[in-house]
Amino acid sequence: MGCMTMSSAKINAAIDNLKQAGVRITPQRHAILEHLIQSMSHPTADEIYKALEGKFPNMSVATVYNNLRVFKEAGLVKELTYGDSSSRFDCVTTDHYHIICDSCGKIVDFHYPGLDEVESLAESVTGFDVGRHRMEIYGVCPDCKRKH
Amino acid sequence: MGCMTMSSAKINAAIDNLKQAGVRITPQRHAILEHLIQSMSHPTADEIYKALEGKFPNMSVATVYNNLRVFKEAGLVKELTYGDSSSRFDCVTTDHYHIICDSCGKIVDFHYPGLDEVESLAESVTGFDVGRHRMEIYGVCPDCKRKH
DNA sequence: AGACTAATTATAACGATTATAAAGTAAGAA
DNA sequence: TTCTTACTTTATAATCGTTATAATTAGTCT
Repeated sequence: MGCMTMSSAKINAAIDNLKQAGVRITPQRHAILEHLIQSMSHPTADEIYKALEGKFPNMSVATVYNNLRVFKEAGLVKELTYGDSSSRFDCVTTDHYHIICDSCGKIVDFHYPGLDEVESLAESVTGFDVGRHRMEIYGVCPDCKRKH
Repeated sequence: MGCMTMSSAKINAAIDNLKQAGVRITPQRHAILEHLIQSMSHPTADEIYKALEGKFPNMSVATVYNNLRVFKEAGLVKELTYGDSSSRFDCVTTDHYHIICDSCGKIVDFHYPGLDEVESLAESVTGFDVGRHRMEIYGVCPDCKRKH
């Protein structure tokens, strides 16, 4: 089973999901979704826009933003907001955290068993109803370490 | 020992810190620092700007941004970047996390014993040299719960 | 006081994102 | 099929937070 096949399956699942939510699958939407699923990175809206301008020379940035919002609302995509200027977008598959390189900006997925106890402690201490949490870890990636 | 006294002590400590780093204490810097320390919230640059325009009618927004950067570089202030449009600024006292109300945006400090094991697991799994991490918890605050 | 450096101000520029309006495209009913 | 309607894309302008620039002001040092 090659990579292509796995991506295709994911894309088809995502498209079925959208269709059931009553969202039309336009060529632009298909391409944005495909790019998000196939690229292992966590691209910005502008990176998606530039990656697809070969295939869609007339596509507007607004289309990218609009459809990322559509995908977010359908629960297919998460928006990642770090300190830097622009948001990154990540296909929702399984829950995971991110570790980010301070030197080159690379983002790597990383799994960690649930921090439920943090949430429950927060609930009891603050009186909030806790819904979710986010965590990022920062450091220097192996590639950047080597370059020193 | 009143609140005023504690705030004053913190401000004096911060000012000593800056002086030792060779930073001049201008009236604007004093006021921005004072506002950051005394306000229990985590204000945006614009909120600070507006809060001080009574005292400093001619102060420029650039002054607020410049000095927040100076304070950050001195290690006195942390910049908090959440999903929303503008950064918030937090006086560094002791390490803590934040819990944020999804409904009204209120930010409450909350302590939790170190998640060192997350950092070390991340190191061994990804090969990064880990330096730090951030975590935020999201939910609905008691005030907003009551209003339903 | 005079000279040098740093800080503030006013303003313009920038970049990411969103809003608007016009034109295009698909889907369903007659 | 054709009409109608709603949705989508496009091009463009607007918005907003933040940063850069240049001129002015204020401190500091001798």
